[in-house]
Amino acid sequence: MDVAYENGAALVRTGCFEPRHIFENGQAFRFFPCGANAYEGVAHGRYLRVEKVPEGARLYPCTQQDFERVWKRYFDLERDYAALFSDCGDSVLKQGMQYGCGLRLLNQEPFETLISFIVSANNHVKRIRGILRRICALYGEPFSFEGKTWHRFPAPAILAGLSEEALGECGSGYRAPYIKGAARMAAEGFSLEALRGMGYADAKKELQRLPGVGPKVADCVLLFSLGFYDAFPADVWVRRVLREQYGFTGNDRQIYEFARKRFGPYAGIAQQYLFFWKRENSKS
DNA sequence: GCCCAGGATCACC
DNA sequence: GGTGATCCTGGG
Repeated sequence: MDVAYENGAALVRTGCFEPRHIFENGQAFRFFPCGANAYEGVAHGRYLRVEKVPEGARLYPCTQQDFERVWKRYFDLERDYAALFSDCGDSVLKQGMQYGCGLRLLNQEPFETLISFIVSANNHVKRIRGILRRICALYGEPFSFEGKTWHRFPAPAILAGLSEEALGECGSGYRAPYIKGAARMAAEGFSLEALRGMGYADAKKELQRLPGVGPKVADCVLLFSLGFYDAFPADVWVRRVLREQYGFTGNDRQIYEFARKRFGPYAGIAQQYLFFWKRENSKS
């Protein structure tokens, strides 16, 4: 991976970068298409436009300092995805990796990820996007970039201070008290960052102390924001893949064990590619 | 108008 | 320890 800077943008030379695969696979909900092969949105408190170009990816605006401090890690650009499972001998996974080529796992802000996946419970991507958009538009700090107004994700204390009615009006439904409760715990000292130093099992157990956080949501937060690449979020789609492609019929508790044994320490990355493949091939 | 998809929680065994 | 009813709402 090598990077050139021009006209306020970073040009990242990489063969593995497909904006649609990155932003349409249910890991992030606040980036939207803007033209061919491009997405724009707010992450880590800044606006970013991401475009696929012949050399790889173009990030704008992005100085060398922005890249080194924020976006390199956000897009997990130092990892060679093509090499991850190249000698695993699993034809299903290999096919999935090929199909989803260019999908990268984002390193998102832990609190935004936590709230996003509490909202995701028993919910669909389209509605999740709408709920988060309204929450940010109403309660996130606004800033302007090139004449347009954008919103940062609200801080824990802001969401903790809202009424359940106010959160309900954003469309969160019965999840409103979960959002408020989890935000309050985060505001009052529950440290998501501190989970980085724990083992997977302890970190997951700790996360599940938060209201609205069960096994699936905990795995999503660990995988999408805290660098636990062995976390294996077991949603209905991945369960379908495991059943149909691997003949796995175990219960929820056995899924993680199966995934870890089958896919290794990067099981979570395998999960994303299998999920993407299954979703894309189930659209009617 | 009806029914479905989608995880966490709670009551219950 | 596991099972099943319930929660909300956009979209078919």
